[in-house]
Amino acid sequence: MPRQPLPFDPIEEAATHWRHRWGGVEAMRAVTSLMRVQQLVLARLDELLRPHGLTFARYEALVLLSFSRHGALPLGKMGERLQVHPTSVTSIVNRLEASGHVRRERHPTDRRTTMAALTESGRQAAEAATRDLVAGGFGVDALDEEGLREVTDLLRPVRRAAGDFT
Amino acid sequence: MPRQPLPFDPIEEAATHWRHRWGGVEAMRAVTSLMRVQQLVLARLDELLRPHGLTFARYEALVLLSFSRHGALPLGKMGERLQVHPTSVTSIVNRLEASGHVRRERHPTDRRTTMAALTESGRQAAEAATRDLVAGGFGVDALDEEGLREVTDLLRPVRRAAGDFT
DNA sequence: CTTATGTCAGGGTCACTGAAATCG
DNA sequence: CCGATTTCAGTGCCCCTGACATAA
Repeated sequence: MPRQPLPFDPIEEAATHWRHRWGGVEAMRAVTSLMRVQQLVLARLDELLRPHGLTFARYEALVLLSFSRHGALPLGKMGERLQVHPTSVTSIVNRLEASGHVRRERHPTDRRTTMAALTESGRQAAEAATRDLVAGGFGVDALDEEGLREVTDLLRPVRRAAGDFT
Repeated sequence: MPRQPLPFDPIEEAATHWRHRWGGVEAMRAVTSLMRVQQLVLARLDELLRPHGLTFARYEALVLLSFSRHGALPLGKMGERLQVHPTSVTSIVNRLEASGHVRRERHPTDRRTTMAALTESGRQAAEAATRDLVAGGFGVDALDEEGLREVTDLLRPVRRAAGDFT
């Protein structure tokens, strides 16, 4: 299943063809790299999370809740912070609830809104999963601390330009 | 749907919580950034490709074929170069064939293997789609040429470590 | 009344597993 | 017989649209 390494970098190979015909080579190289690395990292994260019965999306939800003041948030707030579609929040909370990691509770004042509340099981799952992710270097142990910081800093303008934050 | 920008960077916000409890903050920031930017860029690419009836995966397949010597490749070779699962290649070629952008042909000597051959329609679609992608800056026009190069170079070790190439 | 919140139904893409058929 | 190549059936995940009920 782990495919045999190619004797050349396929993105550089594509770039030489590309240059002859089209513009924007640097953007094409960067975007193709981004897509491929995201795929590799996500596969590794899912592998590390599988023993915990979590996907990365569900793990992110657990961590968000564990960071919140009372371990509970309205579903809408979660979608806003996790940048996922409202219907995806419903689905994610459904699965977490089925695993017993989260409980749906009523909002104290606004009866429209549902709160997702972390259970003890959910808190433990977040802790255990995080230990494994950190131990596994988040799938990016090919980079050192300096490289990781550069990646974060380089990509920040893209998030800002897309309107994620001001 | 374009959500209101947050008054703070949500990843930095998460990092401060994270630091108090767990290690590997830099990896967590980098990976979260990577995931979010990939999501943003892919959404933009799909938007640019939608008028052409293409997804990014199908577009990549068309470009690969247009770079090949005879505009045709065995499906297995395509999966190897595009780094996608064999069954996904079948699916992608199915859709491209339904759109008339690709034709299935027999391999001249090995009767097990199927070739995907670019049609004239497919060649035109690749050209037109590429024009739009380049004009749209591939969704990363927030970065200059130097920044794009740095992204590509920074991420290369991750691809190599995962065994993409030697 | 208008707006906000969450849910459900349904469709689309893609990844993967497991099995099968074909052929070298 | 073994291995390579492709395909199919089925599952899971996540995204999105549209519609709806409920309540501010």
